[in-house]
Amino acid sequence: MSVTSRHGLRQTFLGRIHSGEWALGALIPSEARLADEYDCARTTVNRALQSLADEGLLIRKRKGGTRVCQTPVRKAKIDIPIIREQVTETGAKYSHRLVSRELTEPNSSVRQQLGLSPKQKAVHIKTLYLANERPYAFEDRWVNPAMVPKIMDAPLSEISVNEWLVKTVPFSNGDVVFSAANANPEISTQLKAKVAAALFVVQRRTWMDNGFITSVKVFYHEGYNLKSAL
Amino acid sequence: MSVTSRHGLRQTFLGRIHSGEWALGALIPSEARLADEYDCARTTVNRALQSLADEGLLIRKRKGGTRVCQTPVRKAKIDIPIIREQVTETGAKYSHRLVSRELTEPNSSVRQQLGLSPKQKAVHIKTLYLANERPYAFEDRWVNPAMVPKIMDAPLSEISVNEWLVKTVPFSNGDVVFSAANANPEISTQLKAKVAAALFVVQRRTWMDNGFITSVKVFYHEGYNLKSAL
DNA sequence: TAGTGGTCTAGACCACTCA
DNA sequence: GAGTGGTCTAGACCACTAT
Repeated sequence: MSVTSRHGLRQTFLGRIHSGEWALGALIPSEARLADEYDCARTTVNRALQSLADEGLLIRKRKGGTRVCQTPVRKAKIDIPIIREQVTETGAKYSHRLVSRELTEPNSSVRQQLGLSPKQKAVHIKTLYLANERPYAFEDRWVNPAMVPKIMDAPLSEISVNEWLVKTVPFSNGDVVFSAANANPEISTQLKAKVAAALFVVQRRTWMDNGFITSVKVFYHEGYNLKSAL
Repeated sequence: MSVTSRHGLRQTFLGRIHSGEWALGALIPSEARLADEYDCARTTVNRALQSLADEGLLIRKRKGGTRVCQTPVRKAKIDIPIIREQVTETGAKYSHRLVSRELTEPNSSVRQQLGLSPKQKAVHIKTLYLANERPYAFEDRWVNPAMVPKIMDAPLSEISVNEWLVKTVPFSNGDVVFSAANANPEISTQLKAKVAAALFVVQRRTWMDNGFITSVKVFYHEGYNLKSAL
């Protein structure tokens, strides 16, 4: 890795921040100046600085210049967990069990999330995921049947809802919310967790241009945690 | 935003994925071909594709080409919460209360996290954060006094530990872990939460080249959640 | 209005990896 | 070996904004 490569410069700049040469909140030299100092193209300096800015270490403004961020470690990249991969990565055997699937009226909070009108029904699917036959996570999912009519006939005992949707729905947008919840009786039974145990919850919603597809809460086993990928 | 700009291309490519023209798992045209098709520089195509790859929508390999990722929404960017900002953003009044500060021997798990040897002492600091005088989060922090000797004299009633450290320690690396925990008696009292309530926990460790600085767990009030920043 | 970052271009060379 | 993405350069123009 050359010193004047993007990554090389990145490291160099990181060093100048760590050493305190570029103090917190201080203005650092302009791209042109740095390109001159390191004898490389401004584009290269730009990309190095941008990558640091993406991570929240620098704040950049046109004309205002580039400053070291007051509060380091502000952004984290999270790999959104895919249960099958998580389980098989640890060497455990993956499996899942379809707990229930029914067409019913969702409560108002789910209705809002899926953008349904009152009295409209949706498909409610519960799935238990296992690692080496031990409960790993419990999934509580609502699917909009208007968007995915075939869902009621999908062979969800053989393939998990998630994987079936990925194969069936060409593509979708999504968002994610992390939270904590006490296990309710059903979930604690399924996960073999203590009653009221604190569980880590990942909620995902996915949609396409013309409507919501699914809203899903995954309750992980006790002690589960999620590490930032850097 | 021009069609042949980086963001314009990004949108166009997203459209081709959404529409199913570029199916999940399928190989898409090479950068050179796309640059030709849209009559722009290959660099521009490259940056558009890279941004999609960064978000986990594409997988790229030299010689292997670029494929649509089988599992969309795989990565999320998280803004690591800064309590003062979180509170003031909602319009509430921010304050904090120093609960305790003592030099003591940490348990083995904390000792490992800070990289201390047995019987070495560390500073244990507990802080309660409030929004409009209502408990918002409880912080349980260990600081390595070898790295930050002045910590015992810091005016932590006036300035929160976190902000004091940011001002005092020039810069540091860090990592983050998210999890869930049941409130223990002390925490539930402080946060005025139900006993054993499920709390969202953010644990952070920060270090410099020559040693660990601090390890901190923040327990948020009941119902708190963390949304992905896209 | 001037200085800074944001971005595009055209060309080049390199690194990886598939066949 | 050949095709693909990864990256650097030198130059250019533009957009924003602090002063």
